[in-house]
Amino acid sequence: MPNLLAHLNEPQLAAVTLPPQHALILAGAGSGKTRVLTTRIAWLISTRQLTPQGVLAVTFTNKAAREMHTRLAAMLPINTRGMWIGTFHGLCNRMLRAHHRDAALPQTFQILDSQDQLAAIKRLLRTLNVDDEKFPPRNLQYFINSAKEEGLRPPAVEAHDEYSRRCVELYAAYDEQCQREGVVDFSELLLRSYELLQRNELLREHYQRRFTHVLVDEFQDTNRLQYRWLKLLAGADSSVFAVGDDDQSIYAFRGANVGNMAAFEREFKVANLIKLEQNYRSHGNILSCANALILNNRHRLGKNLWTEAGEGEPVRVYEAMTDGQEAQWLVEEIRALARDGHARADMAVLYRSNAQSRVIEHALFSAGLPYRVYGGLRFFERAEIKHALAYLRLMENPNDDGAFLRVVNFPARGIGARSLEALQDAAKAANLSLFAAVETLTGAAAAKLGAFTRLIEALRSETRAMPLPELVEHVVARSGLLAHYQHEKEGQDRIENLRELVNAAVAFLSDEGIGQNVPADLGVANVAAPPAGVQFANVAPDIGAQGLEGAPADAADPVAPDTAPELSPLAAFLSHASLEAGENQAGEGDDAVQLMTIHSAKGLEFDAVFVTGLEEGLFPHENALTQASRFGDAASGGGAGRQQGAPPEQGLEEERRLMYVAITRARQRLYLSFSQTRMLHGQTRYSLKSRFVDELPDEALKWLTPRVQARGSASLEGWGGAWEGFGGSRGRGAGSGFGAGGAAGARATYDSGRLSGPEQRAAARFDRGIAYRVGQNVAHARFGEGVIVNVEGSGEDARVQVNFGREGMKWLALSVAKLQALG
DNA sequence: TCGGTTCAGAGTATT
DNA sequence: TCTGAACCGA
Repeated sequence: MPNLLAHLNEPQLAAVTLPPQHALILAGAGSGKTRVLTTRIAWLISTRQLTPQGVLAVTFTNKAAREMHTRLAAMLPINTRGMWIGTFHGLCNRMLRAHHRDAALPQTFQILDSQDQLAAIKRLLRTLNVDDEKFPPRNLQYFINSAKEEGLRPPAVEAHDEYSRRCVELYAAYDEQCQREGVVDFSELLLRSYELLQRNELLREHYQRRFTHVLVDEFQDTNRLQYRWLKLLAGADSSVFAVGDDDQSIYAFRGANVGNMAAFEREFKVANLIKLEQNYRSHGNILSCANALILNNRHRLGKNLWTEAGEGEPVRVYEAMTDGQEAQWLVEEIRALARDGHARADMAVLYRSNAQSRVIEHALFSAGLPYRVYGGLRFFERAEIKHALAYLRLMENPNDDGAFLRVVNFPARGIGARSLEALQDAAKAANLSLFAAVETLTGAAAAKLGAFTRLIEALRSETRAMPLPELVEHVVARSGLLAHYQHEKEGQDRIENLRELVNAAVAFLSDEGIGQNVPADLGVANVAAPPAGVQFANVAPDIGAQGLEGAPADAADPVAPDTAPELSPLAAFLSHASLEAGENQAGEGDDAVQLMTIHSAKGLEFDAVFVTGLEEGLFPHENALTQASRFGDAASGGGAGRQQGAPPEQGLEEERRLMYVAITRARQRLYLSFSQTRMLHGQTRYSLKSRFVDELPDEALKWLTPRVQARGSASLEGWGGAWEGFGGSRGRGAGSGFGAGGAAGARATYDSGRLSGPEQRAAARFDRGIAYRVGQNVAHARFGEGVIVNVEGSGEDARVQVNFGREGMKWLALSVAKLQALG
């Protein structure tokens, strides 16, 4: 244990060792948030306050979930497989597979990614003969997802005009279609799981008893439904440990609700608010820029980053005349850094929008500098992969009309639009899936369609005994996909990807369970047994190491999972493919400059960071300034919109937080650049420098180009001015007041309390039956409940250090203090 | 069924 | 300016 806690700073230690109470950890950028979260879990387990089964730890991305698994496995001698650590979607998937009957789903339900969902909506509109000009599929998709994320089923969506009433009808029709086909979209995973828990009291209580500790990463990014889901899962005896940073909330546009932080504090009566403000990433000048900038936001919980590292280098600012020149300057600077020994992979070029990467890529490419662009198509989103997956899905679930339509005529089998139309009519009339309706047809079309369904059935029987990778390989070949691409001129890459799919299957098998795709809930039995002698004090007796989920299924028991123990490897692989889109580009191994949007940079860090395009209208983006209208076009009518009536400054504040995120990515060197002109939408646009540049402290900046006076005057005046003589630098590169004192922050205090008078001595005898040990929960008359984090001395001199949460850390002499042992 | 033309739209994005 | 989607003709 001591080594677990070693090297934690005071607030970190306080957070990690909090007694089992709700807590909100305000974790600034680079403050060791993930470390605190994982160490907290490790500490609770190793002090026997918690078993691996009692943990529910939830993140947003697979990457973060993997990171948590890895770190935890490094700290504890346990197998983290089977633990409930994963993404919201991954965990909901797991719950729905385990209780699929209760959730009214087939065990092998397929998951629609956004692409699939959009295709399903388009298909729906076609079936219903709905004018897709009037009801653009994208808007409908947004409408449906927004409603689901508000927890609203069609009947609950308010519609006060004809248009929104129609949207609601289409929403209902879409849900029916999904149900018929046995498919579930991303928001449905959440909502279905939420409703399952809400409806089934026994199940809910089971999970509530089981998850004594609920830990949430990136809490500021949770949407309303996710928050409600957490509230349902946290029972009376659960402690919720939420870690987040309101200053890094940059996803309101996709439904994130920062308000959840304040709501959590209020609704859970959070007594422990701990701020992690010591930054281990960036030098002082960088942090002073971040701090000064974010101070301009009014709606904050409040936080100030500090570092023990020195001021470091000044933040460099560059003004270009054109976007092309800005890119050229980047190239020079990157070359210079590389000459100084910096790895290119440790440099990142950030921009507000993807379109900006063009110019930069062009310049890097011409200069022969290797680079890697984030974003774009990910592995499992590629067309050829989706085709292969469609075959596999159809084998698992013939009702999946989306998959059917995707590959029924790919590769071409002479099945044209007319045949399909006939098939769709027949299916609709008989209320059958397309696959099943094939049998009802007659004629020439029927023969070809029949050949297709027989192919699928043949694939199913041929591969029955095959291991997954072989199965995938077989299907890729037998379906004709491979041959199709072999005949295509530019099919080589696609063939390569299809081979890679086989490798993905191999990899999936080898680390199955590391992600959130453990079949059903049955990995629990694989969890290494806890150290001998561990009692499951905080865990309901029916959930020991074997776990309820490890027990044989019993349909009569409403809490028991109702699936057979194993989801087929194929079905598990398919959910993996939907839930984890995979890498977006090859070449990761190269020493390449990293190009990405600021959004994708969140959570990453680099030695040198270039934040480019700091221009009004671009960053802050004009759409964010004129906001409001953007939200709730389709959805507003239904009351399902996001951010309704958001005041205009909210858009600006989110942009500013984005800038804050950008700045705090840099470890040593930060460059800010902007251009007087920029090619945008085919037109040259004259830009003013971003207000964000003006919000930074002069003394932390070093101008690489002559600085133009007041805000806004940057643009045209400098234009044409021959200021080749660079190097006019203003910044003396120094701020003061960093590093040293500022450990403002954690509320916890660390006095060594000798609080009791001699008269209490008599009462101080501790129940000898229970030894004082680290992790022991105790109660104190004055300080309330706490947990022992340290024991020192013995006999009369024995002292214990107790973390009382809000009341802080105290050293208490056992001979004096009245302490009562708790469960 | 494919390939070329035309036209609209152009912010950020995970699952 | 560039891209992606839809559409039409061979």
